[in-house]
Amino acid sequence: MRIGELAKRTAVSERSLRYYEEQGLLESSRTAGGHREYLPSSVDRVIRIQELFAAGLNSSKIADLLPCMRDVDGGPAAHATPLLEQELREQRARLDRAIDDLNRSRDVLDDVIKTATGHNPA
Amino acid sequence: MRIGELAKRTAVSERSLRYYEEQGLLESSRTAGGHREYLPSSVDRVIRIQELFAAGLNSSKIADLLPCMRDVDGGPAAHATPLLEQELREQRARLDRAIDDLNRSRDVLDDVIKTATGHNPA
DNA sequence: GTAGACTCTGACATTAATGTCAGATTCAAG
DNA sequence: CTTGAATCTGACATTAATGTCAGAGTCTAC
Repeated sequence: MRIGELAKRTAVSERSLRYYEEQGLLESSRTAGGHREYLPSSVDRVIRIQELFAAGLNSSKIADLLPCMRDVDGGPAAHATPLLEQELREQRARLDRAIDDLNRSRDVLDDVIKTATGHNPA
Repeated sequence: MRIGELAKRTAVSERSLRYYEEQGLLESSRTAGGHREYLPSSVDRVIRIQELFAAGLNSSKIADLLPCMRDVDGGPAAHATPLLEQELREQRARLDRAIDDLNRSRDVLDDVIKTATGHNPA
């Protein structure tokens, strides 16, 4: 498929798709005239990339990480370097801290609602 | 305390503290001469803000979330305004959504760690 | 072939969070 | 007071990801 369709299917702008390619996150072949051509598996790949961005990784870490993922491209999954692994764990720890904090707030808020209304905060 | 001390205690730059204030995330009073003066509770507040930034939230989302959390951190408005039950439920829903998003990202990261490192992300 | 839709590259703009710097002002200790 | 440390505002810089636009080239359906 061409870039327009990939953009539509992933809800990611063409600009960003080109940027991902520039950053080594996404591959494409080219038509004789120079237009990008994507495999169907690119849809999943792009969605994966978006998820990792959303999880707080930057493109350089994602680039390091992608070769370690057994994607639909079937290639042998490489192994993360210790440094990358550590960075991933750190990011996960950051998420955990925020989640814990928000959960605590939620519990307190639940109590407030229970106390203030007398019934279940369903 | 003044901004220098708050910066030291939270390991957040003075520049960022002023920015947080500009974004409505942090309050301060002023001395006669215009210098910022912070309550001791600002330390926790700033640490919480940093936590949320580190988890990938932006200042506008944090601004949405903080009012849901000030009940917990004992901020100035904690008991001042008894909120409507509906407002409380809305705040809880906001927290829930944020927690869900972060949990999703955490799961993605967990999955990635498992795949890329081969062993348990403990 | 030709028209209209699509894509290309390259450049410049933008947003968010933060860094840095300059010149002016305030604070606190002697 | 004076002085050195701290702070103020405001401006400009930076990085990452993305937006936008222009001019040129490509693709495809007729």
